[in-house]
Amino acid sequence: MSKRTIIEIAERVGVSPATVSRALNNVPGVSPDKRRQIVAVANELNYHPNAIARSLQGQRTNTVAYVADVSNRPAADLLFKDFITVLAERCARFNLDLLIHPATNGAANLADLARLLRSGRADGLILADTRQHDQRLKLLAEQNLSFIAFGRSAVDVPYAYVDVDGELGIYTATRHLIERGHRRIAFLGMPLDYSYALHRRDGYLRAMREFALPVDPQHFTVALTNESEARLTMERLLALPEPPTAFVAASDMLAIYAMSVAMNHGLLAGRDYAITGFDDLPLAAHTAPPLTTMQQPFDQVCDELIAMFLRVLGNEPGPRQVLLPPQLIVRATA
Amino acid sequence: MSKRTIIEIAERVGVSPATVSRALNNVPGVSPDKRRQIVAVANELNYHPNAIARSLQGQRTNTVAYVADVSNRPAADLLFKDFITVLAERCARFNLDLLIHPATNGAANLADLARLLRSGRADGLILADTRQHDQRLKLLAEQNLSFIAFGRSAVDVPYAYVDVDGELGIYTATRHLIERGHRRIAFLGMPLDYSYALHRRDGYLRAMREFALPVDPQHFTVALTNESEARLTMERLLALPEPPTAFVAASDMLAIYAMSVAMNHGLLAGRDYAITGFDDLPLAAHTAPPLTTMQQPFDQVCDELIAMFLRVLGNEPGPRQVLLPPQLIVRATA
DNA sequence: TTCGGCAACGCAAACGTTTTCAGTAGAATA
DNA sequence: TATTCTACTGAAAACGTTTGCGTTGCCGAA
Repeated sequence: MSKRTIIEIAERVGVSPATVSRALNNVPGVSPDKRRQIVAVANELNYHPNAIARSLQGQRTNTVAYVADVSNRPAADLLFKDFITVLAERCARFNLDLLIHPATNGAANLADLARLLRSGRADGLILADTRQHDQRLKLLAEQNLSFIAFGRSAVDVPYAYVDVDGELGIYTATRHLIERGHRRIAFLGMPLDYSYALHRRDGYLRAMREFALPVDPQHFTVALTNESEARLTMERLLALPEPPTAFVAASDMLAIYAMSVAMNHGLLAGRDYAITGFDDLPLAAHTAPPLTTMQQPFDQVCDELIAMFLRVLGNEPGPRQVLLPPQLIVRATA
Repeated sequence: MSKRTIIEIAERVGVSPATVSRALNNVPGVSPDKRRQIVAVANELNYHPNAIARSLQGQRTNTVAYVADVSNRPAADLLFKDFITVLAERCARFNLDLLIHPATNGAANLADLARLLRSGRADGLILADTRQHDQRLKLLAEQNLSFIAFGRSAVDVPYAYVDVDGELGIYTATRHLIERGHRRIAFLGMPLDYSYALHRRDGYLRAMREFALPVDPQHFTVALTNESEARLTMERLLALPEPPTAFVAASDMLAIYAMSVAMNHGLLAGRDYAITGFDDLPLAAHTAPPLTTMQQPFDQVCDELIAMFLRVLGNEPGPRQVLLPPQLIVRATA
């Protein structure tokens, strides 16, 4: 159980640690046969370079910290698993380690983030679940720390981001309903402090305006945080003298809540009314009936996140804002 | 943009780096007023200790790597998000960083794990998604590396684990159905190379045996990997001359597939047949009708995982095998 | 006055790498 | 033969901490 350091290899082969380092890192300037010897001994000893020591010397940790909001938020992200594993897999491809850092938007946490970076444990951050007035973005930008955001924000500092175009997505969904002949279309929205909630709302408004459809205030809800509120709102909508014939839900979860309430009223989606979701949860294809929704392009998102992260870190040229379009998946509910 | 090292503080205050270190770490042997001065300067400089340097010197990284299987597996773990965020939050409580490491069960990956630990980037591993014959467990145990498993396995080496008692869970669910008067009860199982799949199957068998109910081979399926196969199997079960009156699904997702197929046949869960799930996905409460299921005690699991991880790392006494009972959540389907 | 003890502090090694610089040997050139 | 060049190699510094050990100065006791 010895330490398996570069020094041990050096002693065994009879060269200096410097030469071993060069040999193992494919740095030119070491004779072929010495290199072969060194590699052989390294394999024999099952040697792996100490990443910590390497980081300390090289000022690079090859680690990215993903900061996810663990506070209560709209139950939109069951897809987190898919997302985080895809992201981890992409990181591995670039020899990056992925650190998961829980975060709330609280003040204590702001210091936490700075500490995380200052401590040198990660080269930079990927900040998810951005809000409209996200203090974290501001703080990080002001302190000139390396980070990118997954999602946009309204703060007045420049920062790099990747985002899914929720405005376009909900616009597309709404338009899909309009083209199917619906006129009384309700919007089931989310609290607007989350940026994506705001954009999704805007997509609904744009589609309605474009087709000169009035936005009935009674059909327009934007604060469904949890299940009970969603159910209450849906009950209210269905009790209207002229209830909507279609619903644009800002997330699959909201759509599922709504369908559940409608089912209690004997209403079946796709037959008695239309509804669309957003996210394309793994479950969306298996609701009864299967849900028409906007699919988030998570593979692309992860690719872009990593690519942009590396650009920002290396101060390389290239886009600093990337917006990816979601895709309409037509199933049975609309 | 200077480096904010302990040395800079030392120079500013006019002491040696050693004293600064002691002062900041609350090590005795530094006079109260010097300590005060040092802390003041540290705050003023917004100093945070370099975790890398600290790790290198202390041989402790305070990092735990969570190894999750990213290969295709039964779509059981939408709950991953909840799980991983809870785990991250628990880690933070103990000042541990959480590293997510993607893994398949392939041979290339075995070396990968060893490298991860040898590289000193993490103090130890938490291995999830264990299989019956998990080569990773064997390799890690043989090489005497620090790790614990989330889930059990059949390998013949000792290792520490935390697991949810799936046998007890499915036993409880099956018994629940039996007590409601069902006799022809089908089991919708999963591929048996995953350990938890095996245990869940055993729970079904125990309950049936205990009540002297014959296990009809036609009612007993244990290889539903994906949606299409699940649907096919369900079609077959429903087409039997004497179809089951109740179904024990080994996961919520399987139950949802089954309910979807039954719905196509005009059959409503809770009215025309009974069904139970396992996991208690966030969605289980919102299926139509809401799903009776076994709830995984994830908060406890995370607590136990972290506690055990620290025990193993510190070679401290305490249990090395922890089995947590899931809880029956009775809703509308059974 | 001398000595022991204790608190406060600094020196320097150590953790395992990478990298700069200088040096050596041998070959090639003049 | 003397000189320059090239290819290879080693010594040592550096990355930012922590910590064992030695030193200093002070106080109280003998």
